[in-house]
Amino acid sequence: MSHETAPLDAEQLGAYFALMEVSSLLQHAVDGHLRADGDLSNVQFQILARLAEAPGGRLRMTDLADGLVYSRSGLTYQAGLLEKRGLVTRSPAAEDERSVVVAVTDVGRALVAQVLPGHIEVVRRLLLDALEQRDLGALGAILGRVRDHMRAAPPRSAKPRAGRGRAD
Amino acid sequence: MSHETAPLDAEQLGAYFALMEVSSLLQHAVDGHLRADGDLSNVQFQILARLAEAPGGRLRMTDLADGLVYSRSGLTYQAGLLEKRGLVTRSPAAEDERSVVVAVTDVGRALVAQVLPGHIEVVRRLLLDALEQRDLGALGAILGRVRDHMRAAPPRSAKPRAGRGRAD
DNA sequence: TATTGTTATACTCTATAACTATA
DNA sequence: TATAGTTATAGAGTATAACAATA
Repeated sequence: MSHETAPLDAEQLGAYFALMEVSSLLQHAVDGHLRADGDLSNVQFQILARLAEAPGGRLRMTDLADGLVYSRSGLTYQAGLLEKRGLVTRSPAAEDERSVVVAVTDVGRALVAQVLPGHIEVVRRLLLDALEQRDLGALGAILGRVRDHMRAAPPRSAKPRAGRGRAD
Repeated sequence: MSHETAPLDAEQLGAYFALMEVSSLLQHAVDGHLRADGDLSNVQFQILARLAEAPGGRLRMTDLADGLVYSRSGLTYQAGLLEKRGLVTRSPAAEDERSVVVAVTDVGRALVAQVLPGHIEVVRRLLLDALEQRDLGALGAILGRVRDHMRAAPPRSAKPRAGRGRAD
């Protein structure tokens, strides 16, 4: 059909491969340190970090799930683990009895604070130290545009929830 | 202690977060298409793609594992899955009886060819379409430098294999 | 009826350690 | 002894579908 999908040229391939390799290595390193410093998976850290940043340290499950890519059941699972460790609490929302509000505890905040320096150090050592000031600005600007583009263009199967159009 | 790890400034955070979000979204989209188009995980696709590019379509397990980040057992597992599907073969190496040579089959090559257009389309739609020509070059150049930096700086626990220096 | 969240389940992936065989 | 690879095992994480409760 009209889609030729011509092969990518060298420059395109280079940017794509470099992006994936860099992010993969960085992710891997960060994962290792989160696990070592705080026995946290990346997702768990992200949940805690988002809560710590949120006003009042609290968010509804749905808002949390929207921020991450996560499935709802996956989030329930992770929230359960965090709750067991006393890092978050879950309670029904006042305004809407269906909703559950997740809140970071002081212990959770402390763990984030404990883990953050190592996290930052890894990012600095692996990523930031390789960037001159000019590169840093350029990288952020370019990737920011890409991110906006991606967010605007749902990847063709964005919300399986309420799937009212299955061409089956 | 002596590690100050001052917080990252806005520009640094921006670049870091943008990098991780962009790569995560891209990875997710690519994964979905590989699964849908060829029932392949990302790792499996990478294995096949590397083999398809290698001279003779063959590589030793070790060389394959070095390219990916993978543990050896993980690679054995994935290679086993690919072998079951007839996408690769495994046979002892002629020169070194300890080694195993993995080779793509014609079926494997066909599958790569079948999957590649969709893969490219995703990358194009999500990443490349957001980049002007100038940005593309800049992104590739910057990330290339970062990659070189990362490769040069082993992440502090690079090769658990033959660990002859454990400061334990 | 639509939305929010949980549960049950099943599966994929990954890593570790023990093991075999060859150099 | 060191290297190449496999196996057994065990655990973490994820998604799907069925479910209960509220709006």
